[in-house]
Amino acid sequence: MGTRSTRPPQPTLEMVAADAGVSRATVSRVVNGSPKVRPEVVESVNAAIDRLNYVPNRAARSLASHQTQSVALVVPEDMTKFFGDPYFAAVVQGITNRLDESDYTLNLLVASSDPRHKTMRYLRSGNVDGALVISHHTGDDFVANLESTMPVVFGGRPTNHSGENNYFVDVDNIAGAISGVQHLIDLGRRRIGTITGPVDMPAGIDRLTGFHQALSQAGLEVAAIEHGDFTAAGAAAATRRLLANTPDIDALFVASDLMAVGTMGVLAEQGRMVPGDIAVVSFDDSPAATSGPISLTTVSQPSKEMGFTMADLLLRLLADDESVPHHNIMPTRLILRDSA
Amino acid sequence: MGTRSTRPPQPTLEMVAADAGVSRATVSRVVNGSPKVRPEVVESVNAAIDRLNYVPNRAARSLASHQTQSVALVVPEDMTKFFGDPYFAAVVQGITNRLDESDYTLNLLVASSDPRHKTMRYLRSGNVDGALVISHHTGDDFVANLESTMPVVFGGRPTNHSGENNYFVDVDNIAGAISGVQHLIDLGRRRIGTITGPVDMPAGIDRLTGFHQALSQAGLEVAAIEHGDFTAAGAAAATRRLLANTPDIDALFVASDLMAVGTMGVLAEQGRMVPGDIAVVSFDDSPAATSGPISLTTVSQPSKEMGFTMADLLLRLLADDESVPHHNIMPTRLILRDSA
DNA sequence: GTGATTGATGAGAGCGCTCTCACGCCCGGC
DNA sequence: GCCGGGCGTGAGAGCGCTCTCATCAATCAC
Repeated sequence: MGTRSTRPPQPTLEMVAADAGVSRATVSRVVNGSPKVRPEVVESVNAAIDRLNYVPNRAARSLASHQTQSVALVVPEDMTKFFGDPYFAAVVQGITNRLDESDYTLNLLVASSDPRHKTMRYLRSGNVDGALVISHHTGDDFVANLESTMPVVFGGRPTNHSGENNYFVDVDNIAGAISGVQHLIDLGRRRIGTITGPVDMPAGIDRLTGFHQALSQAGLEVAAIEHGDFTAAGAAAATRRLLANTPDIDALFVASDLMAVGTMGVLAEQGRMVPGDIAVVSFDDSPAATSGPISLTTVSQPSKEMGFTMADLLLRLLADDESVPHHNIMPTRLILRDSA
Repeated sequence: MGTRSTRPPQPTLEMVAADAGVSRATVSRVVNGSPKVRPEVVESVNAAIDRLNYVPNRAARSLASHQTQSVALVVPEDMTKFFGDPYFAAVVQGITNRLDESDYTLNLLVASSDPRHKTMRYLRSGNVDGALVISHHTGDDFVANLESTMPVVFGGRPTNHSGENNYFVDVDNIAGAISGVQHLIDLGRRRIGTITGPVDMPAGIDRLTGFHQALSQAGLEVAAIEHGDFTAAGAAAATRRLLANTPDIDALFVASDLMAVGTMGVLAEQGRMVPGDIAVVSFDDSPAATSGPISLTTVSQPSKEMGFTMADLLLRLLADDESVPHHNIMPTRLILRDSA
C-alpha cells in the first residue's frame, strides 16, 4: 500500500455520523440530498462534514449503488490526430458543458493503437455508466459489443450494420457538402476537384457523396479526387498529387479545415492564387479556418452543440428517459469568407 | 437503476468460484496472478472465467484494496488551448506509452473554467491513486493541497512556493532559450525581439529569462518584447503590436511553435521575408514547426519523453520507490530549419 | 382517549472484492 | 511411527457506502 498508508486516512460516513450524533443512514441522506431529514439535523450533519473535511468514497458508493456517476468518452483514434483536430476540442467542450450541469464526470479514453483490449476491460469493469464514442472508423467494431453492456451514444453515424437501434448524433454531411460545392458552382467554377476525408469514415464518405451529388445535379464532371486523412500533412500530399495529375482545376472542395490548411500551403507554394486561380471551400468551421493568411469559406458544423447533444442524450438514457430519439441529425451552414 | 437493470448482470467472483468448484479466494488469487495456486487449478479457473466472460468489478476491488489502479492527468487549462497545442498531444502520448506498460489507466481532467471544485472532489473521492499535473499557472494552488492526499508529479516546474519537496519533470527552458537566441546572434542579428509565453507560467518566464541572459551576455539590448499566450491568434496580435512599435527588428524569438505560426502569418501578411528580413526561432519542435510554408528553426524539447518520465516517476512513487528524484530537468536541442 | 397515519430516524443486510488466518495435506527427518 | 514444516486452499471478516425495513414519536380523525 505504501505511500498511501502514510497519508492521513480519509474520514468515513461512520465518523461523520458519530461526530454529528446521528446514524450512518441519516448522514447518507444528507449527503444525497434526501428531503426527509429535519433541517436542523441537516445543518448539524453538514457542520460535521465540514469539520472532518469529509468526501464520500466513490468506490464504496459505486459498489453499493451500482452506479459510477461517470461516463466514458471513447476515441478509437490516433492520439495525435485527436489532439490536433480542433473539431474534437469543440465536441469535447460541448460534452463537458453538458456534463458540468450534472453530477457526472468524464473519462477520456483515447483507445488508439495499442490495447483496445485494455480499454474494453476498463469499460466493462463497471467504471462508467455509459459511453460516448466519436470518430468511429468502419471496422471499429470493438466498440460494438459495448452497447450490450451500457448505454452508448455515437458522435457521427456508426458504420456497423449491427443495429438500427443505436443512438447517434451527426451532422448532415451530405447536405453540407452539397451546399459547399454548390457555392463553388454558383461562383462559375467548372473544373472542381476534391480532397476527401478517409473513406472508411462516414464523415468522409458522406462529404464525398455530397460532392458527387452537387456536381451531377449541375451536370458537371468530377475534375479530380484525391484521398486525404483529415490531417494537414496528408492533405498537403494529396493536393500535390492532385495538382500534378490535374493542373487545370479552378476549385477545390476540401473535406475539413485542417486539411484545407495543408492544401492552402501547397497552393501558395505552387503559386496558385486563392480564390483567384483556385477557389477553396472546406468543412468544419473550426479555428483552423481563420488561422491562416486567407480565411476559409467553409461548411460550418455545430461541433460544440453536437458534443452537448451527445452528452444530453446519454444522460437522458441513463435516467431511463424512454423518449430519447435514436438519430439526431444537425444542420450545417455555409460560412462565406475569403477562399471562395 | 433503470437501463442498467434491464441488462444482463455481470458475473461475479462468487459465480466463477462456483463454476470452477473452488473458493472465492482462489479465484481472486488466479485473477491477481498469485504464484501459489496449482497450475491445473489456475487453468480450470481461467476456463470458468472465459466461460462466464468474467471481468472483475473495479469498485469492489478498489474498495477492498484501497487502490484504484488509475491515475489522473489534471490540466488546469482552457479546453481549446489544451487541444490546440501539439505539445500536450506529445506529452499525453508519452504518458500513455508508459501507462500502457502498467496496469494503470489514465483519467483525463481538463479542469479549466468551471468547477475546479468538482475536479477536486473527484480527485479526493479516491478515484485515483495519484495525479499528473501539466500546465500549471501561477496561482493555480487549487492543485497544491492535492499533494497531501496522494502522490503528484508535475509537468513543468510548479510555481507554488509551498514546498521544495514536490516532484516535477521539466525541460531546461532557460538553457533552451539561450541556445535559440544565441543562434540568432551568431547569425549576425542585432535587433532581436521576442514574443513571450504567459508570464504567469514557468515555461513563459524561463524562456524570457533565457532571452534576456543571451542578449546581455552578448552585450546586446532587448529590441522589443510583447507578451503572447501560447496560442497562434494571441501571438499574431502580439506580433502586430511589436511590428508597429519596433518596425526595425531583424530577428524574433517566439516562445512556442504554435505562436510562431501566428507570427509567421503576420510577417507574411506585412511582406517581411523570413529569414531574410527577420529571422525567427521558436520553441517546442512540435508538428506545427514543419506544417507551414517555411519550416521553423526551433528549440526542441522532448515532450513525449517528458510525459513518459512523468508517468514513470508517478508509478515508482506509487510503488513506494524511495529513490525517486524530485527534480528532473530534461535537455533541449536546437533544430536548424529554414526560418533562421 | 384510542387507533390509524404520517414522517423522521436507526438497524442491518448486503454490494463484489481482498486479505488474514486457520486448516488439512504431504513431505522429510529422526 | 511421530512430529515439524511447507504449501495450497477455504472460511470469514471487513472495505465504505446505499437502501429496505422496522421503529418510534408526533399528529390526526372520531
